[in-house]
Order: sequence, then structure tokens, then C-alpha cells
Amino acid sequence: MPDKNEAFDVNNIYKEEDRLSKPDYLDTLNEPQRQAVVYGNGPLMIIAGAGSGKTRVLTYRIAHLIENGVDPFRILSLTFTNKASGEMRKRIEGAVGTEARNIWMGTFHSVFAKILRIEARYLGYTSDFSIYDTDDSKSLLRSIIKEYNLDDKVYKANVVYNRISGAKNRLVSADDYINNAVIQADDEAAKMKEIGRIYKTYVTRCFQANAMDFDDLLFNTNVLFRDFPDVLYKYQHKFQHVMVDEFQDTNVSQYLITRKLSAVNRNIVVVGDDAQSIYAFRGANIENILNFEKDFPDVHTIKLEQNYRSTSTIVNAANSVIARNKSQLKKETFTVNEEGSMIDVIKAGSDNEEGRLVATAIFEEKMQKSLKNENFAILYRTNAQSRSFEEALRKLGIKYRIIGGQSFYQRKEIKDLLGYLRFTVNQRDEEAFKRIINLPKRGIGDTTVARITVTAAENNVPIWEVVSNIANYATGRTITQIDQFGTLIKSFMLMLDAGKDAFEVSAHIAKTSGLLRELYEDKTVEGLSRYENVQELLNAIKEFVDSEENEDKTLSAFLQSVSLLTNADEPDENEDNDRVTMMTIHSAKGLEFRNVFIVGLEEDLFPSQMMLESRQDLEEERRLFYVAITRAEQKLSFSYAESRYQWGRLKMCEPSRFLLEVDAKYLNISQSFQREISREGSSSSPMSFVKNLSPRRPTEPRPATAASAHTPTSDFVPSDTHELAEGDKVEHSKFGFGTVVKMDVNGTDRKATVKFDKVGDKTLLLSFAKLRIVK
DNA sequence: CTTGATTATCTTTTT
DNA sequence: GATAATCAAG
Repeated sequence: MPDKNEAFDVNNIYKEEDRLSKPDYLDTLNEPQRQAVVYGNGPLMIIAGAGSGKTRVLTYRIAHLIENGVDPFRILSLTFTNKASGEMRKRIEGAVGTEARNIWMGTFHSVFAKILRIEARYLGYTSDFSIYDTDDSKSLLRSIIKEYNLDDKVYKANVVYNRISGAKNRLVSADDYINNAVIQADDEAAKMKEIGRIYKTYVTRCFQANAMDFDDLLFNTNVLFRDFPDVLYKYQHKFQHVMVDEFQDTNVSQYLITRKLSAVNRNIVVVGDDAQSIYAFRGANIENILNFEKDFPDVHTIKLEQNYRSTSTIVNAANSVIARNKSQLKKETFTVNEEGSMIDVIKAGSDNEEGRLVATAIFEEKMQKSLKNENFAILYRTNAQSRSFEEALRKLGIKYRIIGGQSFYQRKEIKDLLGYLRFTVNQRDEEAFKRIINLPKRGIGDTTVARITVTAAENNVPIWEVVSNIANYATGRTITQIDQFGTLIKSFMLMLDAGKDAFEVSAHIAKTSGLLRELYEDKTVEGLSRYENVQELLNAIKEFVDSEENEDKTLSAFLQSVSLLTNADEPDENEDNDRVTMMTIHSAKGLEFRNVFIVGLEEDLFPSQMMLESRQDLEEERRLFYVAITRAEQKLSFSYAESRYQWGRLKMCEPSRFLLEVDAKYLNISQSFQREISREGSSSSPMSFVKNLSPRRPTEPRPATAASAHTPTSDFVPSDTHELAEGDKVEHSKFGFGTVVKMDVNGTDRKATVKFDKVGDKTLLLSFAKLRIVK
């Protein structure tokens, strides 16, 4: 063992011989933290308040285990996001060296996908199984609903998907679902008694397609461990230590897996904070914490209550909010950090102004305190809110990054290429097939596709069987088209058989399929960026193949890894990381920033109207607010807009009730402002709406456009984007959203889609889009 | 049958 | 505002 006093060389931090010579990290911990790190065998529950050094404790604990001779291969560490697991792996690697790579660490979904891939044959799957994302699942459900001739106005794919997903997360199989009187009564009441039948068919179709959806990854792991004790035995003994981060967000399905896995060694550590439980909508169950105490009566509990992250203003403000929740475990979070500055409240007239004000605030704060872009984060409730901030930041030349939302891997062109890759690996993948069969256009339409899928289902053969022997099933022109497609795929499959790696195959497919060429020939701005995106995907595949961490370089391995990367892990843009981060509060969990802006604090937006309607759970929304507040280290700002465009309409907004729930003594606002944002003071009459939009509003001077100068203002109040020229006349045929109107522009007839809204007796013209000449 | 154009629909959060 | 579903024309 190396001498403890040996000089610590930061440059050699990864060298194994240094790992025990570092300053004794146990000294840097407070007492409960230290206990959590060194606690020996047996079940342990750590209740960790926000900013209490939870990640540090987990990291050190794993490092501690390894230093005490536990084989990294025998540690299982489960997190919720790829980001969190990547971060933790990096930090452990910093402490114990490259051994850290051998730890079984990742999200529930990725770890169990890996196990399912190894054990696929037990369940009748092949290890090349596809993973259906939400779009695939919904599309399949739509097909089934159509095939059953059910009314798709009643059976909405979204609703059906959520019902099925909820069932799977409670480990209710299709048969259980159909035989459960309570569920059936529920469905009957909702006039959707066929959901059980749809569920059953859906499961069958997924199985036939050799595909699992997100929930199946957990559901099938449970089935695997239930029905094949040998397999369970293997993993129970393999994993000596099991750790679960964000335990408050696990659902029953996830909890049962971890409980089973740790039943033999009983070394299970769960870390969580009930105040930060924000995934109940996905089946997360706070009761798991109570169940845990029941299932492991000898559990030792440690509370981490000191916040090291934030100023006392921020910690106290957060506490003043969460204290309003009735259901919570007893826990006192406190800090000895300095008081820090008060919380700013920014009031804006519109969502665009909100963007400008926040961007300006960032700009000024950056200058005054000489901060970096990366010190700032903008957090919002819904992804759609990012737009106004993007525009404003761009105008000020501040670089930003958006996490989540329309992720890279959700883009059409990316999913198209992935569709080809998926189908090449797994010819039973029905959704991939539907996506690529007529792409690029080969003259194969919906009718032909439907015929093929129906034929396949009727004869109970895989789709590929029909495609590759199309002559037996069809006649005429379509034969040649389908045949060509089949030959193309076969040539791709041959490359796989020849042992080519993921990159070689993908690059070949991108070229040969004609996808790249089609995008290349598209010279529009969007076309260019699509082309670049595909190139970027190919780069990502190249990186995957070149990375030393990946032993399996097959296309199939790449697809497995990529289908579980959703929101965070875009392929590395340039290494320029000094960017303002924008994301939803959900994706911000576990992160921290010096300055945080919580934006869109308006009633019905945050707290979300939907949440209040569907689940009547204000407390979960409040916990979300708590999570958002506690992301901030030094400085926190709130903002809200008095009006906001929402799917084409302008909506009047009231300040969120959450604003008022923050103890006023932490807010940097005058009393009159405080009165103004309180419910009683705000007016929701239509007239205040008009006032907000009028150019006379002093707070938001609108840039004068040609349109605003020349549109008949008595009837129309223009929005900021217009493409009308001098002398334009506008005539509306009827009111309402997305109406088509005729216009006379300089003597030419034009057609345009415009948006109207009626407020009181006034008709407001909200925006013009797609202005073009008609004949 | 396929294609392009128009219209309807949906917007909470994530793996 | 974006995308899926539907419609009308080739």
C-alpha cells in the first residue's frame, strides 16, 4: 500500500497506485455523510435533501467499496438519467481509476436492456430485439385501433398508450388487465372497454416484431426473474451490492427488480428525497419508501440535511414552499452558507418580452460579476417555452444549449436512417418497416403497405417473409418495387454477416439507400441541416465503434445503446461548453448552477393545468417547484409573462400561485408589486388583454413593421411578425383558428393562413404564416 | 394508387 | 407551430 503522505499528483489522478494516496476524503465529509459512506453490509436508506452532497456520498461509497476489495463487476448502481450515471462514473473513475468502467452502472432501462439482451432467448426474443420508442408504440397502437375498426376519436393512441404503460408499470399483464374487474369497470366508464383487447394484440405484435417498448424493458425483466429462477440466481449472486439513486422516483416494477436482485446479499442502498419526487405521473410511488422499510425491517436510515449548495436565502425560500405540502417525511434541511442576494422577480408583458428581459439580465449579470455563460440556467415547465429565450439570447450573442425537447434522435431524418439500420438488424421490426418502405419514394403507398402487413398477420408469417417472397403474395407492378427493396435490404444483411462493424454498415446504408442523396439534393436551409444531422449520426456511430469502452461494435449493439439515449446525450457538438443551459425542470434534477432563472411562472402553466385536472396533485407540482429552486447556488430569479402565445393563440396569464407561496421576505420586490401579483389584484378581463398588445404599452415597445403601420388598426391588432406590404387589404372570410383568407396585395390574389382571435367585440389578427401567391 | 395540398389535432414532465 | 390525417387531383 502506498504511503499516505506521498505527494498527490493531479496529473496522475487516474493511476491506480495513486488511488489510496489521495487526501483522505473521509475528512471532507460531515458525520452523517461519513456514516453513509462507510456503512457496512445490510440494507441502508439515505434520505438526502437537495444539495446535501448526495452524489458525493454515493461516489465515495462506491469508491470505498472498491478500495475494500469489492469487485466492480459485482456492483450494480442504478440511476434515472444517462447524464447522472455518466457523471457518477466519471467521478468514481477519478477516485479509483479505470476499474470504475467495470461497474454495472446506468439507468434502469439501459442496465436491464443489457441483461435482457444477454438472456433474450429465455423469453423467446433474439438478442437483436428492437426497442420501440414512444412514437413507434403509438403508431403501432394506431394501426391496431384501425384494424379493429374502432373509432380513433374515442380510442386515442395517446390515452391507450398511457393506460397500457400504467398497467405494465404496475406489472399488470394483458390477461390480468382483461380479467381485472376494477380496471374493466374503469374502461367501461371511459367508454373504452376494448383497451384490454388492444393491449393484448399490442403485446403480441411487439413480440412478433421482436421488439420491446420502454416499459417492456422493466416488465420483461420481472418476467425473466419470476419465471427463470436460474437466471435470477445468477444475477442475485453476481451483484454483491445494489444501489438505487433517486429512489423516490422508482415505480413498482423497478422496485421489485431491485428487491429481488438484493434478496440474497441484502446489500441494498437506496438514496432519495421524498420532497423531490416528480415522476408520479410515470408510476413512481412514494410508498416504495414505506414498502422498503417493511421489506427490510432491519434497514438503517441516515438523513443528510445540511445543504452545501445554496445561499440561505435560496434554501429558506425553498423550505417555505415545500412546507405547504401535507405529505412528507420529517426532515429539516438547513444551511450555514451566507445569506446571498434576494430573489428577483421579473414581470413581462409577453413571452417574447420575457425572453428579452431574461436574456438582458443574464447579459448584465455576466458583465458585472464577470461570469461565464455556463453559470446560468433557464428552467421551464414545458419544452415549448424555450423559443422566446432562444431568440433573445441569439440576438445578444449569448451562446446556449437546449437539453431535451426535440432531441437529436427524434428528428425525422435521424429516425429514417435508424429505421433502415433497425430493419437490417431485425427484419421483423414492423414499425421500422413502415417507416422506410417508401423512403425515398419508390411508389409504394399506404395501400400496399397495409396489404403487406395484413397478409403477414393473416398468414401468421413475419413481414419479411412476405417481402422477400413477394411474388407469392402479390401481382403486377408492385412486385418489382418490393423486390428491389428486398434485394437492397438483403445486401445490407450480407454486410452484417460478413462481420462489418456498425460504422461500415451504416455508412454504406446511408449511401446506398438513397437517403443521403435525397437530402443532399435538397438545397433548402432545412435540407442542409438534415444532411448535416445524418452526417453527425454517422460520426456518432464512428465514435461508438472507435471507443475503447465498447467491446461489441456490431450495429445491433449500437442500436441498443442509441435507443435509450434520449434527451441529454446529443452527439458532442464542438467542445465549446460555455453555454447557458436551457431545459425543463424535470431534466434539471440532479444539476446545479450558479444563477438560475425559473421562467413562465404563470397559473395553469406552472402549476400545470393538466396536472391539476388529471391527477389533482398540486403537491407534485409544488415539489417540482422545490426542485427548480434548489438548483440555484448563488442567485435565483423568477419571471412571468402577462400574455403568451400558446399553439397559435394569445392567452392571458395570471401570475402563478407559486410566486405567492414563496415567503415574501426573500423576494426582491416592492409591496405594491407584491400586491399586484397577488390573485386579488390581477385582472383577467379581456380588456387588459387588448391593452397589453397595444403599441402604446410603455413596457414593451414593439418594433414598427410595415404591417403594423398599414393594417387597418380599428379591426386588427398585429403581432410582431407580418409580411404585408404597403397598400395591403385584408379580408377575412370567417373567424377562428387557421382560417384561410383572401387578400389583395398589389393587385395579386394571395392566399394565407392567418390566425384570429376574438376578444370581446374586437377581432384580433394574431399572425400570418405561409404567405404565398395563388395563381 | 400515389402524390401534394389542405385541414385537423395536439401540446406536461422522461426512459 | 408541428405533425398526422384526410382530401383532391394526377
